Amino acid sequence: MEDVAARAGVSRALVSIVFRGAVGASEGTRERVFAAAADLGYQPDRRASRLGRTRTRMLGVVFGVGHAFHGDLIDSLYAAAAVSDYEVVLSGVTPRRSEEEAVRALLAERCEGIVLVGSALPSPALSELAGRLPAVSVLRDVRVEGVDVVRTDDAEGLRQAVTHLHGLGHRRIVHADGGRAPGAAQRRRGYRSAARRLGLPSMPLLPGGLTEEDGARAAGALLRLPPGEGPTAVTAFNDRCALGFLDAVRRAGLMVPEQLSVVGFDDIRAASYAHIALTTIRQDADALGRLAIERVASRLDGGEPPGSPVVVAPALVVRATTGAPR
Amino acid sequence: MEDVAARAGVSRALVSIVFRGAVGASEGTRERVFAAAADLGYQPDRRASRLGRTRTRMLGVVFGVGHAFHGDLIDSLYAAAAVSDYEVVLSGVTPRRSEEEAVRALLAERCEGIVLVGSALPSPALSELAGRLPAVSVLRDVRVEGVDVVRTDDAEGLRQAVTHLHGLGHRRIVHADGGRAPGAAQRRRGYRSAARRLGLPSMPLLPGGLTEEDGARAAGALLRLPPGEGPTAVTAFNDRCALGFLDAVRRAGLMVPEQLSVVGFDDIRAASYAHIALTTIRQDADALGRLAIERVASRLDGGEPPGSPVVVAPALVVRATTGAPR
DNA sequence: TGCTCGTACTAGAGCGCTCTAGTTGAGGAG
DNA sequence: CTCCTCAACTAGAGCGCTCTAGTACGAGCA
Repeated sequence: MEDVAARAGVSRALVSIVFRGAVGASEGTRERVFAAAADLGYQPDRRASRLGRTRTRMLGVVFGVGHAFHGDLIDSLYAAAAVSDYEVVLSGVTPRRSEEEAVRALLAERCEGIVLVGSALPSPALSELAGRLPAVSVLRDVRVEGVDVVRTDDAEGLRQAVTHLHGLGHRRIVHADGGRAPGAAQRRRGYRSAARRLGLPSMPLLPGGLTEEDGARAAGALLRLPPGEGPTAVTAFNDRCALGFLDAVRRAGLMVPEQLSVVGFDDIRAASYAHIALTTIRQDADALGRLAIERVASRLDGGEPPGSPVVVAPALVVRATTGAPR
Repeated sequence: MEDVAARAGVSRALVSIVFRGAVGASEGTRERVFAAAADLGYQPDRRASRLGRTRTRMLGVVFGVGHAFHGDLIDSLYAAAAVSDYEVVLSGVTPRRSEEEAVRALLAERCEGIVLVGSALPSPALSELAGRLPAVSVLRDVRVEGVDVVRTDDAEGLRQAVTHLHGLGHRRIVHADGGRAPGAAQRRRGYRSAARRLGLPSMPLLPGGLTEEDGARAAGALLRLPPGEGPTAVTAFNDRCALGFLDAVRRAGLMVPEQLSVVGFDDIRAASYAHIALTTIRQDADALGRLAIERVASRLDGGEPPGSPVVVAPALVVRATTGAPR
């Protein structure tokens, strides 16, 4: 920086002003500074700049690496943070790196706020975290003082799925459950409330889960049901579960959607592939990311207190895995 | 830090020594410092510590968020970096965030080395990057001066796949190609060399790609072949391609492996799911990550020059999608 | 007793920026 | 012509650490 200043014939402070894009430098000087920097291959050091500043303007994001939907969310978070002039720092959770560790790393970096994607952190840990900085949980609905929540209206999503199936003429609709996964309880609830409201017969849940394998297991349970007792339609906890389910029932000889209709949840990219064409409930990754950043930014910049959960509406996407019952 | 020092009755320098785990502090003092820090909720600021240090010991990792196999690699990179006492800084590539941008962010953080996972950077950019810091490309084989390469022996993987199928009695084996994806050219080459060596008839490539959708498209091409001209076995560019392919041919009524055998590449988690049970060529994510870190660490710590490509052996994993031809 | 040596500890100068509190000088008002 | 204003620029004190070059002191030795 010293060198750049010397070469441009100005003080170090001026170089700082120019690179921050702050007011107080003439157009000519700006150009000279940039030219000098280019000649010298100078690039400001972010670490030092953050140290000198009162605010770091860094937002930590904890996410599961390799999770397709988390990827969609990260894309949106990067974009939204740039708009509010914040910087995103990623900290991944992997089989060998716990969420606690991921959070600790972000704290040591002095992030100002933290976004937890699909967090599995226990309430006490969340509560302690929220006491240190603005925290927002995306996807998972937590009821912890100080923790903001941005999530999809999971219950409403399942209501849409059930209503769609009901509209096609289905009456025996079953839900492949997500167990303890984020959103699973709400989806279960949405399924039940819609079934009740529409006067559908109550059916036991199928044991499902987050992955394709869980979906295949749910299919196995369905196939073991006595003939005549089986459902004509299934709502799966999520798309991956639906995909595994579909694969398994088709291989068992069932025709979809002729003999069985299937609805997923998330609308991951694979759901829209032509050969899959899964009818599903779309989660708006873009809105979720944007709202998460807005929430933490407004607490940081506007001093707003944590608010009530922000709920994003899901949308039914009808493709080729649902149809009228035979 | 000042406060902690005061509370423990020592100087700031001592606190630094204790937290760095450096020599020069008595056991009693260590305890007092830690106790004081705990009372005050003090945690050292990484940014400042890195600034003060000559070395930042930070390694940047550029990866595609949401890519399952990249996730496996990240896990391994985190673990390996910890062993060499390096810190991993993630920078994700998403639809809206280019690889160039991801790299730029890492440079501004003053990373000492950079690991590019499945990079698509053009050679000039790679070359310039390598001029600034030790860089290693994982998965993609680049021939750029100064850029280290750690990759799987893709050609050997396909040779194993073809040999396996040949051993089962297949003669008409076709390859669903990966186009310009990292490793695709080598896999094509491995397929061809094995076919030639085993005296198999030459068959045109199927247009495949990285995703399930590409695999389904390849299946469409195969199904359009005149009866009798079709292959009895297919090697897919990767697992996702194989999965899409499988789904499509099965829905067209083909039995796998009775009428058609399929081999994937990568061994992503889904390949091992019971209902999928894909025979595939496993890439050793753990070894790839470890070797990538070793490479950059040895250049940084040992001053070693960039070396020749490190090639990791793949392994055939036989599951249920391959069998003797009808 | 005086000397060296090693351990435990401290002072203070950086690291590469930011930012406050200036200084300078040109232009406009009175 | 003086005074004020404002834009353009500078000096220098931080930010929270690390690290070098010390100091203090007790133990061991001749």
